[in-house]
Amino acid sequence: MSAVRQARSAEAAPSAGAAACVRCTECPLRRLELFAPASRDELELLQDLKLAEQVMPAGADLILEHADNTPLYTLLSGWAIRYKTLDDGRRQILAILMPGDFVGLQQRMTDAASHGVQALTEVRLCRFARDTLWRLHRDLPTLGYGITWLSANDHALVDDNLLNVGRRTALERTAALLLSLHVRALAHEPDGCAIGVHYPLTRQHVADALGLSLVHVHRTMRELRARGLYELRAGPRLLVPDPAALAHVARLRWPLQLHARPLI
Amino acid sequence: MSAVRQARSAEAAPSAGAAACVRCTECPLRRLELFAPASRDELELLQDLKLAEQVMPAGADLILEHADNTPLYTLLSGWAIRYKTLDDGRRQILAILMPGDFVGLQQRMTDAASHGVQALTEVRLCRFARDTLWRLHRDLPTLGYGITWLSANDHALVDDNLLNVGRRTALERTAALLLSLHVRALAHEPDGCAIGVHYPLTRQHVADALGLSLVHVHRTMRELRARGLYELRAGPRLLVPDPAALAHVARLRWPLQLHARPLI
DNA sequence: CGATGTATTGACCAGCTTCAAGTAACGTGG
DNA sequence: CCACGTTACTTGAAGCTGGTCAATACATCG
Repeated sequence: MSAVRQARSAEAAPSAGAAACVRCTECPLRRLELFAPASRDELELLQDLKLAEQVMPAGADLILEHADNTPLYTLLSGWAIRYKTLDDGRRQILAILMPGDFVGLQQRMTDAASHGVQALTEVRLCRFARDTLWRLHRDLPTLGYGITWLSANDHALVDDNLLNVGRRTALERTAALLLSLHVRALAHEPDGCAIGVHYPLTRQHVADALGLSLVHVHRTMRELRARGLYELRAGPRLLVPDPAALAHVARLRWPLQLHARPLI
Repeated sequence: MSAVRQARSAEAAPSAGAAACVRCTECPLRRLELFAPASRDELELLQDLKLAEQVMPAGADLILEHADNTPLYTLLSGWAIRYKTLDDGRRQILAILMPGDFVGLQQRMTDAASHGVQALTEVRLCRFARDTLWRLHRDLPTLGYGITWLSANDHALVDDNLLNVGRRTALERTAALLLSLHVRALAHEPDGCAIGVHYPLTRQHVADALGLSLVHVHRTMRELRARGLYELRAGPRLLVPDPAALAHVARLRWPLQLHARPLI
């Protein structure tokens, strides 16, 4: 009953509100193959550390660049971007975050956030206490190890991105980005192969992720579309009819493999 | 005595040999301010996990791209690069590794190494057992936390690099790289401000780190040198007379701050 | 002394950016 | 229901940053 009332209030004020708080054992994300099963101990500790669930609208700043005392979240639903900006406004998107991604890890280690995080869509977040990182390590080493795993995984994604931006042509970069989004989103949307996956990016986002200008992104995406390598459907949804072909253009090994990952 | 004999044999065959094995408590790196003090427990566990010390010559591959079962090292002395290549040979340097950096973290988490690591100079390495990462987390949470710290720190460096390559001009990028090398190396070479710091990179390395062509790196570095922003002395050593000026060209906040870090 | 790897420079060119302008889609308020 | 502002998308033209090609100089090393 109480849960129902909370859900109502979240509906009424979705802009910053606390939402219905799902128990970790019931977390719908855990049903996905993408996430490794968690032990009872782990679930109990996480439940204990979880402060609240929170909903924020598209465009909201989850973490402001250079802020300190930033919060610690797990993204439960929706997409977000991690980015850095130069003082004259040039922006580089470092990573595109999807459900299950841990937000705020990098900042905890230094005084001020070295990057900002912004919601691309409405997001649902699992909020954690400040000292969570340390308590995780201290109380349950498997979860501490999980944090390291997530950090390393994120690291590898940024590495890929750096190779993209530094050494691939505009066409290759764009193909690589679309393919990577397709593959990652597929883990959350089983029928994405047929009807396409959720695609909340603007051309400007793509440009900022790839280190290109908006205008050139348009030309490049037109070329890829003309070759039949992707389609944008209503929603908008991204459809990749032949991932292997896109991988070939991107000069990417195929298949890309995702590993079962901890959910924290 | 035995230590002396071991040292001799390392001198005789520096190409792959096991070197004199210094006790962790005596590790000269720990004397530097850069590294946070370690407890007796931590030192004992590390000593226990340390398999051997190893010396490899400049140019040696510490980790081969796409290899599996890669080793786990801490870099004790010398510099190395972490890189990825495209199948047609284009190479992107992801990070430049200096003493105290942990090598092989990212790979442990997946089957195959997602990147290669190559020695820039002769390197001395502290080699660890395969299961070290897990044992660290399990047996001493402070060290597990330290691993997470190192991973996050490395992550932040790659983020910086991505911003560089994606959004800065050639001149800004080059200035940012030189400044970052200067600052990081200074932590190991106290008199580097006066006589310059160790600089084992070729123009090709700089090009591969910045996503530029060799020729253009030359033009850019000539420009920076002409402006008196850096000098290359015999050694070769990199001298940065006015770091703040270099930071200004790079559009980088100054001063850059390094945080006391765990040494594992 | 040739062989190799690195540094250096010029000439030319192309991939990408910038500038400019117009269109389409959507929400808001009158 | 329409006028309007806003945001995203689209396209063309011109120009610059940075890449490619080619040649020379220089150093180190067996």
